Amino acid sequence: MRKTRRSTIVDVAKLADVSAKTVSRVMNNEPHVTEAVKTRVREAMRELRYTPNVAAQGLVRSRSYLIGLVYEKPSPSYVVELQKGALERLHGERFRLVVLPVESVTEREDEIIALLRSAALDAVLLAPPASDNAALMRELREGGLPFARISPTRLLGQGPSVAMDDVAAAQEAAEHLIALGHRRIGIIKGDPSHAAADARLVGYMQALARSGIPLRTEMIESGLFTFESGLVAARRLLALDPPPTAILAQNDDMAAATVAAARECGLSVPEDVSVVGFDDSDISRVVWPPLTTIRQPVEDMAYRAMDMLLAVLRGEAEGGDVLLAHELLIRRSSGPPRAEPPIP
Amino acid sequence: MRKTRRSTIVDVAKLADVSAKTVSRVMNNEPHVTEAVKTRVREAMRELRYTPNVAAQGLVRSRSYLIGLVYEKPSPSYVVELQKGALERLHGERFRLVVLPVESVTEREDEIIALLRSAALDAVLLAPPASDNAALMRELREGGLPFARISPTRLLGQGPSVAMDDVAAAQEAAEHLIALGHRRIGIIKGDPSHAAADARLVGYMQALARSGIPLRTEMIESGLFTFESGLVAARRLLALDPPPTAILAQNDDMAAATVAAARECGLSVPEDVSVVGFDDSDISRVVWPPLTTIRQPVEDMAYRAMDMLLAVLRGEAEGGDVLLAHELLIRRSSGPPRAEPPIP
DNA sequence: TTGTACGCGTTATCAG
DNA sequence: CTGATAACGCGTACAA
Repeated sequence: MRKTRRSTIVDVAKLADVSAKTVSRVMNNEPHVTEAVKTRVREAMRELRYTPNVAAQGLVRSRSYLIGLVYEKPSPSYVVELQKGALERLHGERFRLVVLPVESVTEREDEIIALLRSAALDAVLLAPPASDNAALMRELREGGLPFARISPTRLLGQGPSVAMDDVAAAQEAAEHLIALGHRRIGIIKGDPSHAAADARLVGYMQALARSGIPLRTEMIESGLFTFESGLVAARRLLALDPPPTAILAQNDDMAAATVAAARECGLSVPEDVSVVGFDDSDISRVVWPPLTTIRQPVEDMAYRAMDMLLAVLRGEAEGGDVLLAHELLIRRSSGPPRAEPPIP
Repeated sequence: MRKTRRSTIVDVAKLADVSAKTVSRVMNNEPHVTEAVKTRVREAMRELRYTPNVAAQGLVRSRSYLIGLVYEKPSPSYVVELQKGALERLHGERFRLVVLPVESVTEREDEIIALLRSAALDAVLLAPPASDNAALMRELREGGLPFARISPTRLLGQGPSVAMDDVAAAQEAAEHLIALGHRRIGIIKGDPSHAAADARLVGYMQALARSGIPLRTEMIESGLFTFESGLVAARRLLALDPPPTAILAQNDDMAAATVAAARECGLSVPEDVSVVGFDDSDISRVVWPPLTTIRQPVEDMAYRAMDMLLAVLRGEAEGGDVLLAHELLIRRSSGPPRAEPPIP
């Protein structure tokens, strides 16, 4: 079975009895073409089922029409939302999305640079923690590869980025618990290589400080944004004496794990221990009770970031740092603490 | 800030004092090059930080080194595993993965064809339900675009594919419930546009038939593989009088929804109602109780399918239809039914 | 308004 | 073993 050779711009030109250049003009909607010629060319294109050869176009325009999405093994729901937003913006555009999950950005920056170079991308979207990597950014800039960042926490003012205020959001979450009457509030940090983990810790600490609640280091546990890591951390917190009456997990996966850990200990949520998550990912609605959480508009963020990236590719002015609003969603995993046993 | 022009094969040739063709030979590991020349060229490449221009290579070789992954808004965990498997196999290869989620394969096949044509792909991986679309397959074959299919249920023997035995798996799941003593077993079907939904229903019916349990149509509800749709379907089943003592959901998202619905009704799982899922996705371990489910090796399937696709691209023989093993994972969401009230 | 000549960076052909 | 030359398909510069 031979593949029949794909028809080229020359074939179309012959059939329409014009020059190749004219066909090119019609394709790219350039001016100075008679309407009659246009329609003739269009018909020829249709008849030959002509599709421009992207490689050839790319060669002359030095464009690949490929945009890379760099991320690092985060939770499935995060990746999916990220891709959804990016693809949504790309709909109808000529650009295609190449997914580039990397093992560890910090470990081998040069390897990633090589990957990006060889991938012949027109631009890249950087998700955390790549979005905070100075070396990577420098290399990209040197290589002349435009990029936009999602949820950066540092090095702002260096090109387009979209983020939310992690500090304020975490503070809000903690204040919600404090307002309910909690005083012993544990926190489970996320992957330390993600700067958001620090930002969210800061928000937690600010909330405590504002209410004059002393910070206790044993109330701070570290996880990796995964369910498993959350399970381990939550068990540790619940084994304290006295245990916290509320736990703030830095993402929903770990919050779900906290609920599971509580159940293991025979504690019920929110009666014995309140749980608050972060992200409003699918999992927050799937577990029981549904999680009080901070909605992080990941899809919108990806959409906006891609939008800014396309603007850069069109040669428009570089966008700045956009901040998107978050929202505290109060569901059923948080409530007032049990009344303290009266002090005799 | 001017971007410095990327160095080309000619620059390398000049520096190494050889012809461009020789550089090309070294790059592609062609024979007939002196070791001395080789090393000289390699050094020049390193010095100039040379990376071949993929567009130019693609133009002459008529290859884009792009592989598309076509899928249709399935559950996040499924997509992620799919991508993971495909990317895992692509690691170290020159090919890149372009994600192509489509709205509805059946609705506008021609649009999808156009999409694939314009995307300039070397090959495509078809996930359900695209993997069962005859028109799409015909077009791809006519266009000379190689493809491999994941979980096809029809049109086998038409090129590489990887699947599992959905009928047998569903039968096994149902038999597990029957063995526990259940007789009133409800089922929640998946999206009707996915052929797996029918296959799994057939397995369920076969299990009932084997045990002489009459099939009741009111025990069959339809969902769309989403949590929300599962919630609606489960509520319906649980509102029956008498309600089923066990429910088989055709994926884990809907099984999780069934657990939630049971809790709404004040029923506990598995004491009042057993729940069995399908896929062994993350969600099956995150909900409480963890779900008894069928492990579907999605990641392996994608890996294998990609492997077969690469073989085709290398010009090797087309692979056939591979069947991967499934496995019933018994966890805590299934157990024996409550003893029937004694018939006086 | 339309066409011609040339170049983009790489590889295949064929000669040396 | 190595190199000159001609493609690959399209867009740019310049003519006509």
